[in-house]
Amino acid sequence: MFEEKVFAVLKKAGISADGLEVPDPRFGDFALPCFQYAKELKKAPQIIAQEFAKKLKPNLWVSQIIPQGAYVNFVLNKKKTQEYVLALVLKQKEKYGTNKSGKGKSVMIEFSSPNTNKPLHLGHVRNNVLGRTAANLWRANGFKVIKANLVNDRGVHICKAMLAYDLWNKGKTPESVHKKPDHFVGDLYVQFCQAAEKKPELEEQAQELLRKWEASDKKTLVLWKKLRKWCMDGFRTTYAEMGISFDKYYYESQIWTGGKKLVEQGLASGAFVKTEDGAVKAVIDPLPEKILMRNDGTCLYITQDMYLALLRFTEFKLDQMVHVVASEQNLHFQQLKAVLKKLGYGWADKIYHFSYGMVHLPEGKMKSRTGQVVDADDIMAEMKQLAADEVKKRHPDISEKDCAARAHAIGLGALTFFMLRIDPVKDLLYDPKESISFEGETGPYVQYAYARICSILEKADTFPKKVDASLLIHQTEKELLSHVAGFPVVVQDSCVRYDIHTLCQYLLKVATGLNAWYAQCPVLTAVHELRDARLHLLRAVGQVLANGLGLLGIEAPTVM
RNA sequence: GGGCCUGUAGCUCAGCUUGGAUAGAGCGACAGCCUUCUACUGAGCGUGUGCUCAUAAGAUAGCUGAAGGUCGUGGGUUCAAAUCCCAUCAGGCCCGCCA
Repeated sequence: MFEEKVFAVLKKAGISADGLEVPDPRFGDFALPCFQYAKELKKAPQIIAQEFAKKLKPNLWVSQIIPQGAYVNFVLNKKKTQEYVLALVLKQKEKYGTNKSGKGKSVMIEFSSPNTNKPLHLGHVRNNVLGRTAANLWRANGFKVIKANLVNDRGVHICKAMLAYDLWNKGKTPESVHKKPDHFVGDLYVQFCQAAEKKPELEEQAQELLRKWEASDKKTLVLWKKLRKWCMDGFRTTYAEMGISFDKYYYESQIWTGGKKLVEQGLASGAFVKTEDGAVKAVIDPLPEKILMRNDGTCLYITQDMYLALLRFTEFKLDQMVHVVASEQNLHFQQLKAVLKKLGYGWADKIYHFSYGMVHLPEGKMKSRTGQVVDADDIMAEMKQLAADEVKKRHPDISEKDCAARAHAIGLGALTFFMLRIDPVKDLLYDPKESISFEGETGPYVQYAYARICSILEKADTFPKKVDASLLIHQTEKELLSHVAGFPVVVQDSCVRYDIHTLCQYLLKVATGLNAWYAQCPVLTAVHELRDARLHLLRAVGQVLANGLGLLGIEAPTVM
């Protein structure tokens, strides 16, 4: 926010610099390392720093310029900057932190992408929260965002659940067995897999059913639609619980044959070649070559993705297409981009695979097939229960309704924050107990900081219009203010670099800063002007926490 | 066999893109603090279930302090390497006419 002020000072003295560092606050607000000039000027960086410091003139914004070793440190005018930041936050409110850099551009974020043969699991939770936050961040940076969900509703795995229904569960419905509908279908799938281990011929039957589906066999389609609806109904409930929504749904059943023309086109132009046995492949050195169409002329997963990409880029004129998909598909997306480029589509470069690692539990790995997955609905219920226990411990007389609302905010907040706070590229160890803790680097810790602020503001009763920000001279409140000032940069960086976890780290820093300040600087009992200034600071910090949590898709309860 | 990713304190993680001032957090364990907002107890007021004051001991959703490190290992580049390059070890993922 204030970097330009320092640049202005440098420019006036005729010193060119590419960038400044943000040093330890003890040294100053910005630092210019002088190593870079040593070669050119043929002097030791320490001496250069001394000379620079003499040449540079402080101004209204930059109050001190101090050489220190090989660095020139700049100290900003606290009164000026603090006043500016406070006023800005209180004026922009929920818009504070956003910018318009993406104005007129649009981006599609595809995430979640469930299969209609089983409920969402823990991995989907990570996917969902990453996708949602990515969408929020792009929007905060001024982009038009389209949240898309690609539903995988066709394929042999779907037929397996259908077969299990037909063979052993005819006539049953989710209602009749009191199950959430997607769980009902998931159980069918597990039942099939277990049976197929003993009777391998079942696999062949599933293939046969898939052929019937592909031939649009009436009875098969009726069954398929029934199971598909159950799954989608179940997903809707889960999404509602998580607070996830989409602007656009794509169904594989509707697009899976669409890529055929693209393959033929590429074959004609020489981009693709035929294999000996009549299939079509793309040679995309240095990546492994990729088969695009079977020798019977049917399409594959990648063919469908090619078609879908074309569909999207023509319909929406996208400036960026983000796929939130697990890291196991890294190669697939590399190949997809390479193949599209081979077809001459320049926009292939705008496809970004937002890859993320697996989620483990302390107890060990989760593996599907046997049904040993951690279910999304179950984990959310567990988190809410843990949160409810904590709430009741502290407010024994709370009403069930209030308790449920708080438990939802805290439990889901804990889950979400824990998943977002780690670099997406890394595998993640999810520990429910640790995540719900009010201490440490957790969602509840941040939420709690916000609740404390609300409590104080509530008690303050009045809110002053004008304040003297220069009264905020305590070390902790100066640091807090500089955190507040840093929010817009964090919003920008975590978006362009897909570093959602840096936003989490930032919010933790703000919450910690708030608590440290809170312990040392009383607000309500401070004398008039100081109290007023601190109330403003409090509201500004609260705004930043609320905005930040909002980006993460986490509720900011006013009481906990 | 080949490709991609990860390896930083007992545990969970930042920092690596763009090399720079003593390698940062959190949990845990250790030692303290309690101030106004969190919690306990008491007194007074109120009776719009809250407010004010005080609090020995103890607690903690808060705070402070100290402890804890061959940055997987070995080499190289550089004035300077957790960061860049090479090799190597360990773990994960991928390499299908599956999705």
